[in-house]
Order: sequence, then C-alpha cells, then structure tokens
Amino acid sequence: MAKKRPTRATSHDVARLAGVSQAAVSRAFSAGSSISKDKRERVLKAAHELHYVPNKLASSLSTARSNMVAVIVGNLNNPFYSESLQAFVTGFQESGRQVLAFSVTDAADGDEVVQQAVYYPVDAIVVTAAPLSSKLLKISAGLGIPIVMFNRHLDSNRIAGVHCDNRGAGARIAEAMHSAGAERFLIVRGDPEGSTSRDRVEGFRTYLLARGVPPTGIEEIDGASSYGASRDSLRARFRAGDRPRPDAIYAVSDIMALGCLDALRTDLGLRVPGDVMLAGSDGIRQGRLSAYDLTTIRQPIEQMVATTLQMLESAEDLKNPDMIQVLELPGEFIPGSTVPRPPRDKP
Amino acid sequence: MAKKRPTRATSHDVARLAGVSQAAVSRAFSAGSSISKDKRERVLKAAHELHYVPNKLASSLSTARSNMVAVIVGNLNNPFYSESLQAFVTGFQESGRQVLAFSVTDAADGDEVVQQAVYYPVDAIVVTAAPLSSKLLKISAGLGIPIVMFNRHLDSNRIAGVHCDNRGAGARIAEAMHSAGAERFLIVRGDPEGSTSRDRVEGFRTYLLARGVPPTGIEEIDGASSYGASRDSLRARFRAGDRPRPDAIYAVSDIMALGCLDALRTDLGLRVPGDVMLAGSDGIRQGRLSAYDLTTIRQPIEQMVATTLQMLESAEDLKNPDMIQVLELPGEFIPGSTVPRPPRDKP
DNA sequence: TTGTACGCGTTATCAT
DNA sequence: ATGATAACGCGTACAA
Repeated sequence: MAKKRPTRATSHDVARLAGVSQAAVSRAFSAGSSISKDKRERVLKAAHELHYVPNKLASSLSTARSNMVAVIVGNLNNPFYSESLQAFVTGFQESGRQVLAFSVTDAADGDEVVQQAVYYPVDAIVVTAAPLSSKLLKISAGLGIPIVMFNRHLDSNRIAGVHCDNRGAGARIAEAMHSAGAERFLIVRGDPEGSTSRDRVEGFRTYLLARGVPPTGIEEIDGASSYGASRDSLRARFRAGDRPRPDAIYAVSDIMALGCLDALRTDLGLRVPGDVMLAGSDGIRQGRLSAYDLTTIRQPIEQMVATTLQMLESAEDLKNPDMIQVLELPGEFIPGSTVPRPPRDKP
Repeated sequence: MAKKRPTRATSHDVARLAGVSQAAVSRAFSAGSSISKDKRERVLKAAHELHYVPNKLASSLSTARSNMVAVIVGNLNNPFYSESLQAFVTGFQESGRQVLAFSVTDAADGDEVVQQAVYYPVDAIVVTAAPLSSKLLKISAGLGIPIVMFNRHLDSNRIAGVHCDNRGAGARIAEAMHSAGAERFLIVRGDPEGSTSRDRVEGFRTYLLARGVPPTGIEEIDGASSYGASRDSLRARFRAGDRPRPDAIYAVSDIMALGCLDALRTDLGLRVPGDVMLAGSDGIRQGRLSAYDLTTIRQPIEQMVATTLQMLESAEDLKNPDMIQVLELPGEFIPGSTVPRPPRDKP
C-alpha cells in the first residue's frame, strides 16, 4: 500500500503522471490558452486522479492579482452590517473574487485590523466601519491598494466611497416629527467618531434649529450603536425625573431604535407613537417586521454594493487622485407606524 | 520628482535601502530570530520609509501555512449564521488567522462553492451550511485539508464536527407543548436536506408518537428556512379552511418561528399562546427581544465556536480517522412566553 | 502546439 | 549574527 502523501499534489506531480511538461498542466487549467484537446484531457484525467487543484495563492504570486478583497465590517450583530456583508460576499463571489472578512468591534483596534488586512496582497479593501482616516490615506497611497469606503466618508474626499445622504436622512426624520407636532427632541447617537452618526445628527439638528426649535429643545444621549446600550440608556433617561420628557426620539440607527422601542413599550409602558414618537435610520429588515414597523430612512444597500463593485472594476481610477469619486445616494423614507403620518389630502 | 512606483515594496527593496541582505529583512520581521538589535532597527526604519509590509501570501508559499480559514455559511440574513460568523471572525482574528468567507444560498451550488474554497490553500474549512457529503469526504481525504462541520453532521461521522443535540431539542419542545395540553401539531420545516432540520423534526415527532399522539395529529409544512417563506406558508395554511387548525406550532428554526409569530398575530389576528402555541430553536438574539419573547432551545454558539477552534488547533488529529471527533452539545431550554408554562409547584 | 527557463516574495538551510 | 542560495507552486515569455 502506498503511503499517503501529506502535501497536496502540484502541477509538477500532474505533469509527471500525464507525461507532459508542467507548463502544459498550467495551460490545461487556464481557459483559452493554446493546448491540444487530447493533451488537455490527458492532463485533466491525471489531475483528477491526484485530486489536484491549482493553487491560487501561488498563481497570484506571479500574476500579482490575488482575487481576494478585504472587507472590514463592524459588529455583525448589527443587522445593517450583516446585510451588507451578505451582499458583498454574494457579489464578489459572482465575479470570481473572494472575501477576506475582518471585524472591528472596538473602534480602538481599527487601525490594527487594517494592518492585518494589508499583510495580504488583497486586490482591494472595502471599509464599512472603523474611524481610520490617516492610516487609510497612507495605505492607499503607499501600498497602492485601492480602498473604497462603504457607508463612511472622510471630510477630505480623498478616498473613494459610497454612502447615503445621511444629513438629508436626519433632516427628513426631523421634518416628519416636527410636522407631526413634536416639540422636545431627543437624539440617541451612535459612534460619535463615525461620519454616519455625525451626519445624521447634524442634519436632524440643523433642520430643527432652522424651524425655530430652541437648542435646549434638543437633547442628546449615547446609544453606543447597539440595541442593549440604547435600551438601557433610554430607560435611564426616562426614569430620571429631573427633566421634562421628550416627545420625539431619533435613534441614529435602526438597531438602536429597536432598543428604544422596546424600552418605551416594554420597560416603560408607554405608547408609540401615542406618548412618544420614534424613528431610526438604515432600513434593516428587522425594523420592517410587523411587531415593530419602525419609521425610518432606508439605505439602498443593494445599489450601494453594486456601485462599490463597479468602482473596484476600474481599479486604476482609484489610484488616480483625479478620478476618485465619492458617491452620495439618496435614502428612501419609510413611513412606519412609530411617527404619526400627516393627513392624506388637504381639504 | 520620483515617479510613483505602482507595485508594493519587497524585502529586496528594503534590503537595498538599508544596505543589508534580503534575509536580514526577513529576520527583522520574524519574532525571535537571531538578528542584532541595531540592524533590526535599521531595517525597520527603511521598511517604514518604503511602506513595506511582508507579503503573507509569499510567505505561505514557503511555509505551507496560509493562516487563512475558509468559513462557508448559509444566508447571512438568518441571524443564526451571522452570529456564528461574527464569532468565527473574532475568534480566528485573535489567533492570528483570517477568515475567507463563502456564502451558499442555493443548496444546489454548495459543492461548487466548496470547490472555489479549495483553490486557496486554506489551513482548514469550516462548514456551517450546505449538504455536501460525498464531495466533502473526497476533499478531506484527497487534499488533506481539515474540515470541521459546524451545526451539521453526516450520518457516517467521518468528518469532525460540533453540533447541538437537535433531536433532544425537538423532543424538549414537544414535551413543553404536549404537557401544556396541545393535541394537533404543525411542524414548519426548514431545509429537508440539512441534518439540523431533519433531526429536530425527528426528535419532535418521536416524542409525540411515544406519548400516543396519532400520526394524523402531526402535520408538516415547508418554511424554506426563511422568515418570509414561513410567514407566507403558515398564513396560507391557516386560511385554507379544509382542515382543522393546529393548536401548537414548532418552527424548526427561530427565524422561521418569528415569521410564524407575525403571521399569527398580525396577519391572522390570533393570540399566542392563547389561540395557538409556538416555539422555535436556535436562540437567536432577535427572538429574545421583548416584542417576541419566543420559547426556544438555545444553541451555545460561543461554546460551539470555541470547540471548533480547539479542534482546529490539533489539526493533525483531523487527518487521522481514529481521532476524528463529533461533538454533540446540549441546548438550553429558554421558556419564553409563546408556550404556556407549567405551574411552578404541585400542590 | 509544446517545452525550457525564469520570476513572483518569502522562508529555510547552509556555510561563514 | 550574517549572507548566499535553494525551495515553495504557479504563470509566461521565449524558443523550438
């Protein structure tokens, strides 16, 4: 009995068995290269026998294309991120590329994670989380790895990216609440470092101030971008009797809004929107479930991912400072049942 | 002005700049190799200047360890999968390994996806989805890549794996419902090819039949492992007036159970558990939200992932047929409010 | 079409 | 401690 060889078969092994050159094996496996039909078949047969599959890592050494893309996401327990990752994995898989997944939970270690990613000669990096401006710039310039920011952007606009009109989203929510008669507003903010939370808060505030709402009428608490933290801190805020309660709450992301909703209804026994109105932003599936039916602004994830993929197709553009584009897509207002709707027609 | 070089710096470039040999550069970057302190510093300085980082792909070519692990998940829109993936990415990241993520949505293309994964010389493959028995066996044997099945198992037990006691889970749910007085049962099944759904259904049925429930008292419909499909098909079943309605529903996974819950309460206006009782399995976060409070059996994801990681540590064992272990962990009964609870004390 | 020979960027072995 | 030099597995010019 032959001893089992511990290492996998190489193209040389196949070549030897098939009685051809190693180059022939390589050709047999690359579509559209000149090789006679019967020779290819002989090679494939031998390959099958040895359980041979080409080693993509080795091939990427010579071609300088790894066909791998690093995707850096935040906490996957936030459905927005897992929905995005799903879209990316599917999308890349279709174009024959693989996703090397990285998760950054603590904002702190964001840079370190990017560092890890860069050790692999990935064809591109997609960043959907982490506040890593300076480092990113250096990498993009120094290593020559194209970077696309998804749902994030830098003020400088020096890195390509796709994101939603978050200022507009905040403003639209403010409008809905204001026109529904709200007067005392509470913002539950997410990561203050992230552009997403910042922009939404800013859009919300700006709209209200322009409508004459006094600055003291807009309060702000922290929700740490999570369901649990939001639920806890909103409950605490409402139980602290020292200040008047808000009548409208804008949680900067849906997952936080759901925490707030459960705090209001379950923990505090309030009616939404009867006692308080509430809205979020993102448009995650969970918010659409009938038990919640959250009023929100939906991010067009599919379209955003598709756009990202397109940007990466023309990767050369990403290295040319003049061709860098930062795309801002509009969000879609989803009128749920947590903010009173305006009457249909004016009589 | 120097022209920007398009390719990334290599150890040779650094060596040249620092005036040392290429080997010295390699040593400077590998901890614990013999190199003088000042030489290392000189190298690191030069490396920093050139934005040099070691290319892990090239290194894995010589070390035969890629430090990459393929994780094949099902649809990430099922929270159970995204929670698992989150745990894997975090866990692997901590031990310096990277996750190459693959998603298989159609059960059909499962084998093809595995094929893709194998092109990369990953150190291991974790399969959390896909019904790919024969192919997997061949790969594990032929390529010598360790495989661990997560939340899945083959009848043959010839591939290492970790999963929950799904038969026990089904039985436990059956017990809760039966002792709460249910008489007509409905099973909403998931992927009939997957061992998970199959085992849970079997455990549920077996328990009831043993308690004298007639086979005609146990109905079965398809939920396609998704929220939407379950909601739709349960609604359809209840609106078809030709058969008596069940008084207990076991949806084989939580995400499906939530679909059923919304169908019952929102679409059909029924009370749960007043009119019908309902339970799921998995223990996803979403089910714990107060708007649902689903009765379920929780899978110990963290523990399952930790065990998987441990198995991979001793990768040699996975190649030795005698050392392959298939671990079955108990699930935890979570008494929610969708199945009536038994009275606390017997008088 | 086919084979030879070299390069991709690292690690590892061997002298020194 | 240090520097040549040989793998690692594959693409690909080049010559035949």
